[in-house]
Amino acid sequence: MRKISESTVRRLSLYLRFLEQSEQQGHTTISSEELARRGGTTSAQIRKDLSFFGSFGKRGLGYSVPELAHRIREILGLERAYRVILVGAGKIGGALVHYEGFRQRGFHVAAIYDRDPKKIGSRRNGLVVRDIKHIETDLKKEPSDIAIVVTPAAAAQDVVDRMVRGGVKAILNFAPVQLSVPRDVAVKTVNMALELETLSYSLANR
Amino acid sequence: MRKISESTVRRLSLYLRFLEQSEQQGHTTISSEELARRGGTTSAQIRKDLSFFGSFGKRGLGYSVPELAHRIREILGLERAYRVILVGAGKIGGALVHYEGFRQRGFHVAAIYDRDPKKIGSRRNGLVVRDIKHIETDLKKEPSDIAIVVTPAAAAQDVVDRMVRGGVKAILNFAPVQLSVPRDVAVKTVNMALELETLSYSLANR
DNA sequence: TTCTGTGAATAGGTTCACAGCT
DNA sequence: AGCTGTGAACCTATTCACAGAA
Repeated sequence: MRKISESTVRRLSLYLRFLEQSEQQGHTTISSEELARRGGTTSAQIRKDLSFFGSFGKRGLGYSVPELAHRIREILGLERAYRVILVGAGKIGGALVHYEGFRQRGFHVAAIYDRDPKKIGSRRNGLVVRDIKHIETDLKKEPSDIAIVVTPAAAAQDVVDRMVRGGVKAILNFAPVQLSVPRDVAVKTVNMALELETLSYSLANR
Repeated sequence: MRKISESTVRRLSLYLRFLEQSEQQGHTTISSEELARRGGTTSAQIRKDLSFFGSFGKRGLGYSVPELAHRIREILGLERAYRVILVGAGKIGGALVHYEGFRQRGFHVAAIYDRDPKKIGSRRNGLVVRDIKHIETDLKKEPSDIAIVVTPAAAAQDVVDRMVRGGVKAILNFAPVQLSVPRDVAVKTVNMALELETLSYSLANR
């Protein structure tokens, strides 16, 4: 398949959200124009994004809401559920175990790890926190494609190495470090302080 | 000033992190090549990014680490501290009040709000959770440029309207909704489920 | 007639390559 | 000699505009 840009993929996720809303509101059909209005983009952008994957609409009519939602779920790989492991049982890790947004989308946190003996054995949302030294062997028994890293920066790379050895293929990283992984592992880093800095930039330069 | 792209601003934040690391390691000077190596980018990219704001290096020598760090902090508006308010005292809100990454960068969470009577009056990191109905009047007394929204999707727009009336000029939004704000207010939305979806896309399309 | 799908045009961002300072 | 600063070349993404299907 032709290389698709990250921005296109992100927009598809957004379109899917709006389609699901439209579906709940009982709409069966939607035009690229209407979808664009909700998503703060343009109709041409939407049609172009979709065109990379096929032609899902009917000329003169628009798109079938449930069908387009289905096709986008297919494209994004959301027709299946994912077993996700989470490393870091601190404040943010503990919060993410409960995060509804993940589960609604089929991402199920199935295990949580930490290095701190005081946390190991305690519970988070019904899950017992396990020692990170078990990550690799646990993964061999119960594989998981996706992992979320919520450790301090200094611990992240070690944890990631263990995961990679265990066969994890995608990592959502909240630790403020540049992780190094084999080329076939996808990493998405979310740096919350950096997001605030872009805001501070916009305050300082107006 | 000429329009600077978001990607340039984000990279500046990254450069700043690497510069601070270099500084701690005792380096006084650094070349764009070396900085590029750490940041996973190219030296040309770095020189181009910096060139939008001035010329901070010495030909044949490189950049003075502390000086360049200072200039980038200036550009990003990080030479001052920010008073930040946080709305949503749920799991994630509660976690973010403690988040060291914010404070290290000069973002101080100074107040936390919620709508839930069971949470109002309780404490998070020493701060008493206040009723969101006070946001506007509180802001009139103690202004704040930046707010973080960690409410459920349905509550976010109302909260944002209050903030905007209170004079907030930049919003970091964790609620999975498209917020509408006046043009002079900057919004940065972080959608964690969407980040996972880009990973699921990369798993599904390999 | 309406609205999609898509080449062509435009805009924007990145990389190249080299002149010029130290 | 070494490394920056930057115009020019290149590449990628978005927007335009219209032919064609319903």
